[in-house]
Amino acid sequence: MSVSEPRTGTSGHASAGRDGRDGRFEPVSRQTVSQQVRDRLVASIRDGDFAPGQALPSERALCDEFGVARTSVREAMQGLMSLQLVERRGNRTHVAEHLPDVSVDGFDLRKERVRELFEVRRVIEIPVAELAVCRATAHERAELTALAALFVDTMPLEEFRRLDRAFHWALARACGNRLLAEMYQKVLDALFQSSDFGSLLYATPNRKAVKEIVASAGRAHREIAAAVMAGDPVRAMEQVSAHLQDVEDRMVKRLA
Amino acid sequence: MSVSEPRTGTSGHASAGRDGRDGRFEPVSRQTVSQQVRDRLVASIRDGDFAPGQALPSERALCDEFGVARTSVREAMQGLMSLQLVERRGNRTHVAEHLPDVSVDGFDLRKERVRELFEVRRVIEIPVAELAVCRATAHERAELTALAALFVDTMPLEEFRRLDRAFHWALARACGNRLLAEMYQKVLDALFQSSDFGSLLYATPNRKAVKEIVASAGRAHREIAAAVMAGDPVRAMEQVSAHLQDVEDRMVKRLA
DNA sequence: GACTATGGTCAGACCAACTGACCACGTCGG
DNA sequence: CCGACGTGGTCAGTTGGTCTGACCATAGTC
Repeated sequence: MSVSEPRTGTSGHASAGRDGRDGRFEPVSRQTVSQQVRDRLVASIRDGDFAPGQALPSERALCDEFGVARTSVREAMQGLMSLQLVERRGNRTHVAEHLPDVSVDGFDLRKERVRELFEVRRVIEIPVAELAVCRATAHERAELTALAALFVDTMPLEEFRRLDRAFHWALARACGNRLLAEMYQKVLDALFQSSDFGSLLYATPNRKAVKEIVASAGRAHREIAAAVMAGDPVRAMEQVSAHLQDVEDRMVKRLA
Repeated sequence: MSVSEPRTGTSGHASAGRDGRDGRFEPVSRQTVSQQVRDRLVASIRDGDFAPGQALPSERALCDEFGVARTSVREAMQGLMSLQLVERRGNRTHVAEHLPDVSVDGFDLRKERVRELFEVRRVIEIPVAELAVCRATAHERAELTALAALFVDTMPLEEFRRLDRAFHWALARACGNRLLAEMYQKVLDALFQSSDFGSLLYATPNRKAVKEIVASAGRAHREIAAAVMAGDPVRAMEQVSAHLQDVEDRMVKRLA
């Protein structure tokens, strides 16, 4: 297999003996450039930055963006192809139409993880909303409202995902605490990169359920933005809490 | 200069043109092995894992622990010496007695950062305490109590720092949510690695103030452990909140 | 004084990554 | 229809980070 994570750990030498005897230091992590590029591309595709079927930028363009040589981009691309996330079509590389579900985890494990994820979201996002109500600049409030207004019940899934992330990130930025926003983005990354969340949308079989999700989330976002605009922290917290509960319920139901 | 962060970013080639035109992808990060080792050692020293004046493990021992060659450890060590964090004494390498204050930030910036840091701690740590009260296993409760009991008003600063971290980490682990604990540890890392926190203890001029900090924090930890043991979430949250406020006040006062 | 462990230094090898070029093949406009 | 252009595919050569294994000088120990 050319995909089996060639030399990530010790490159065959230090593994001979035992690692550090007592547990003072862990061995340093080693990630090749191509592995980094591959991971970032995987994340981008799972995030929906590139829709299924969409053409990726050319390898040379990606070299510019990542600041790496083409050999590295190509190695990463090989990885994506073996994961069946992308495919060559004629002269271009396209995102696969049907993103394979990479989650091989057990059921309970995944359900448990979703539960944990949303617990963390509640812990962080509700205070974030409260702070945002109190501290957001006029410009940030306007941005949130504008973003919320962009949600349309009939919008394509593609655009919904982009907007969804943009909205939550804008909320995080508006809380006036860079560190907190950073922390929060880490949580969101974990969510958006999870295949479960992606499949909640892309793999949901009937279109009606997807439309329902889009409509419900759009409504919730508008409510949150309104609360921020109105300067009502309690209402904002309630709306966020309800929104999170709604999304979590849908995800758990899908996994059940 | 051998210390000027040689080739971290683009290695001199891609920087010729502009980076990725639109902001789709950031250039990948590049960290050499020696840089990783250096950063980990710096963190360890700032964390107080090695006290000022204490001898470091031998270079060969560090090779084992980090799983790297001695050349890499030596490069890292050169960095530490230029930072004046360590010094050679005879045949051994010792942590410098007087850790230099690397913070070159402005005053307001640092104060603002402390404020943000503790805001995040409050957001995360209070719910963590609540969850820990509700979910901790008997073993975890016992561990917390045992840890808290180890705090003695007259304990050496060195040991206090270790115990302090151990206690808060144990609390995080007891909350029954791996993701949340992970998140929380990130915040703690940011705190313990900040030179301001280190200097709060090591640089505090008179011994009386340090003793007061140790005593106060020890008391707070015992109170928190008692609340967890008693299964009283409200009291636990109050105690944590008070403890955080106390530490933040001391840090801000020092910076003022 | 011999032994041992440590820091200091070096030469050789390996490999990831970059560079720059070339080719074959689609696509698109003239 | 044909040629220019952009794409993916491939390659040889170079650079730089890292590992290996050896050697030396010196400080501490028995």
